Amino acid sequence: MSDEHRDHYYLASFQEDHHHVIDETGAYNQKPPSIVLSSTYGSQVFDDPSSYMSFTDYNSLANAFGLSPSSSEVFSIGDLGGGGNNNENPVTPNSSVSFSSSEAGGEEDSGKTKKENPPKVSEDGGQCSKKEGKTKKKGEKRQREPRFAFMTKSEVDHLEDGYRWRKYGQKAVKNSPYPRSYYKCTTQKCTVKKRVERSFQDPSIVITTYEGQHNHPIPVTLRGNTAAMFSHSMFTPAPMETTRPVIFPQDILVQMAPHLSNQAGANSTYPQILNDQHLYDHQYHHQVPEYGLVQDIVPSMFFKQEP
DNA sequence: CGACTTTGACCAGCGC
DNA sequence: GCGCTGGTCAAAGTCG
Repeated sequence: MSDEHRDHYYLASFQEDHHHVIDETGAYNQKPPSIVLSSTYGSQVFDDPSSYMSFTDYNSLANAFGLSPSSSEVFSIGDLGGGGNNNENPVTPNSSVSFSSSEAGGEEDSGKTKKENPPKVSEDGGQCSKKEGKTKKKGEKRQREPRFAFMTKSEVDHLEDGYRWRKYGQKAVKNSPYPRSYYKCTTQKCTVKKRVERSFQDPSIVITTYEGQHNHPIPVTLRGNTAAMFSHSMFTPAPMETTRPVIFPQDILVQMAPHLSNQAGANSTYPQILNDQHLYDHQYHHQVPEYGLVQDIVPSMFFKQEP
């Protein structure tokens, strides 16, 4: 936790004041969502991420949302979860979706966060009998993967994102009545993890933190046509005039940290479909009946539909 | 029976 | 050094 709080987060929130993306006729409202950018570094909150983020990072973030870094659509907020902000464009606690990211752990840890402790225990040393292999190798400092946190308004804790996850732990969260769940991607050799917890400030908000990057495509066995839909949305980006783009965590990972995504050929199978596209808002609260299945599976993520 | 969840225990890192 | 906390493991339980 202490590590995490020292991490350097990018945060973007989708404002909720432009919900009606799809009208009764199924046509899209072309108005893109406003995007709120802010970031935290350690306990500090930077209302203007560009003030400390590298140009590249900030551009990546802005570009991920089809914005220029100087766009008037970029606002700043003071805190995750709709905390205080003094901006003229206040972020309500109802912000639909947000995400934040942290840099890769190695870089983070060594430079900015904690003192670099040398390995403590020799790996063959202790009584590792039972718990050996539990935490990688003893004495081997845990390396932190790049992480991205989504804040999603949903009554479902574990949001379907197309991948298969296995829950491997759950812990009570300090100062929160809601537990945090830990998931791993079940695909072999994929080390991506995610944590899911509810905001104690707004219990309707689910905070999903992804760590690492998938090195494989989305499994095809996902509940009926959903897989097809996911793969369609992932692999066949259409012109933005006719199709709403879809955003998934992995897309954002690619977009947000392209400099991090060239490890181990990660994401080589994914086109970077968000370039020069706008993100459009998505529906919450199941307002569009024809999206029932999708919303059932992806309650508050982005999805698209052919017009 | 395999896949998945639950849950208590363990470990590492950090602050005091 | 000690205690707290987050993160992880793995056995047991559950489900389809």
